[in-house]
Amino acid sequence: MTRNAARSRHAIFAAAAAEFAASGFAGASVDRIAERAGLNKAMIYYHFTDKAALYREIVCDIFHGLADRVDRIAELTIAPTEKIDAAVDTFAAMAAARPYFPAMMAREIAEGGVHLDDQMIGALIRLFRGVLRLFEEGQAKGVFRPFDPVFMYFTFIAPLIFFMASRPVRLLLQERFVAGGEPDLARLAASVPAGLDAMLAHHKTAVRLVLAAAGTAADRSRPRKRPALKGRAAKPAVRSVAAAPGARQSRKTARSGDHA
Amino acid sequence: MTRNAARSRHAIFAAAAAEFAASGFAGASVDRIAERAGLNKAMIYYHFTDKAALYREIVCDIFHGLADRVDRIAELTIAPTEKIDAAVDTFAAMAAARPYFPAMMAREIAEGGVHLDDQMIGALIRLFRGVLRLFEEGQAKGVFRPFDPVFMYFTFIAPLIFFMASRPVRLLLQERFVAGGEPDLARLAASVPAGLDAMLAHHKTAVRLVLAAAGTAADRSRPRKRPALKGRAAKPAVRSVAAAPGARQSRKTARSGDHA
DNA sequence: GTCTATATTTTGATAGAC
DNA sequence: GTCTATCAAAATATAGAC
Repeated sequence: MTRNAARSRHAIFAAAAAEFAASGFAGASVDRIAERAGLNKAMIYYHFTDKAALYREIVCDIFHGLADRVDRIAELTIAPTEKIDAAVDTFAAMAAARPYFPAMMAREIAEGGVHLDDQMIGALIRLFRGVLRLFEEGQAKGVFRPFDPVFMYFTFIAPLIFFMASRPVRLLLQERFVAGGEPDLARLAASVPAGLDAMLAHHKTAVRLVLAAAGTAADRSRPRKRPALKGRAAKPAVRSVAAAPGARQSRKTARSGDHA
Repeated sequence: MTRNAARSRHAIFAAAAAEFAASGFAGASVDRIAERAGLNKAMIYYHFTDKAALYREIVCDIFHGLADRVDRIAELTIAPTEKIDAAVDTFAAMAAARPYFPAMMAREIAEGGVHLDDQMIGALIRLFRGVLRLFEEGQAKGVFRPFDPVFMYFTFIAPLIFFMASRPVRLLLQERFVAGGEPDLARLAASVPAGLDAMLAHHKTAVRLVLAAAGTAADRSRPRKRPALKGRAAKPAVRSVAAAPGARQSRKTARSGDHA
């Protein structure tokens, strides 16, 4: 394959991912994908078998990408709690690298897996097993409570996916109600531009509290800062709420940006 | 409107909800909705303006239904933690009454709110404010930690929605891997038939741990049992994992059924 | 490899009989 | 209120020129 062909293929892949994330599988139009890619519709059928195959390739790429990263984290020689923090960051990094990922994952859940072939199921299982491994290691070492790792899987990933996927809705609400001057909703609006980093901090604290074995005093240990997604220093978006009891944080002081 | 007309309207509403949940707005076919309802396609346009109006009515009904229930909980004279437990149960009750609700909510998030008109936004805000009120009451009384209620909103609802909406996928995986005899995945499979009640117990414990102010010893208090969704006694699906440290529960002992 | 042009099916929505 | 029949637009996918 020539360099130009590879570029075309990639353009289609990127355009399709954006279109699928925005409109779902059925809602995505092959015409619009071609338009987004700046190519002709026939090129899509030259580079990919059909719409479904294109969709499957994108979903598989997401699942395997996440599973790769989680597996790498599992093999690090750091404490179980640190691995959980790293996993939170890796989901955020995935969303930064592939902005379509949260919406597509939320859709795939709702879709009931009607597009899942054997390969996709394999990738999904890889991710699932990888995350479960992180929980079970912590339990084996006695630093995590006894809980059902399957349920904890949902406790862990769902708020992340939901928050990241809901960005467009949050933007919409901000738009409507900041103008309308509804004070109660400035809070929701404020979660948009500065939201992601603050949400990651919140989620790390929350997961820590849920995981920690009694006596571990998880609520007194702050999540450690990790390298930011794109090399930029991970400035703490907010002071850890767990570390500042009684002092309600002002959301307006959060400064670091949400992902694009 | 005659009794028969009302029945037709309701049949269309129910059929559309199932179709939208399964296939999304764009994926839902008006022909298939009519087929599911056992009526002709033209009836849909007689009883409703168009496909979008039908969709909006269903989503609005969900949001207002949830907001109604949450508002009612807020006015009870019980402890903040009890209200949170009640809210968990009310989401489950909503899913039992309207099985399409979790999938549609997951889709609506991913959809970016493209179908949201003013009325739907109003309903969404009502639900949002209602849940936030529960958090803020607990914080005001000093029994909840200082956290950002907006982020906690996601911590609270996302695992519930995700777990309930993922039922078809979990069934699919069960089907494929129980036959294949993969022992690691029996665990995921096991979460299906007996999953919901056990997940609710897990989630109540998790949320309690995240909410509790330091010194409240939330991990020693078990969530109180509440009346089950359909009048049937709420037999505890599993012993509270938080109350039995060290004794890893057997998921196979859970007996109560998942919702239909 | 990339395009234009087109075949075929399905879609949302309506007209009009009863 | 409920149906049959149908329109016009949009959908996926392909054929064939270059």
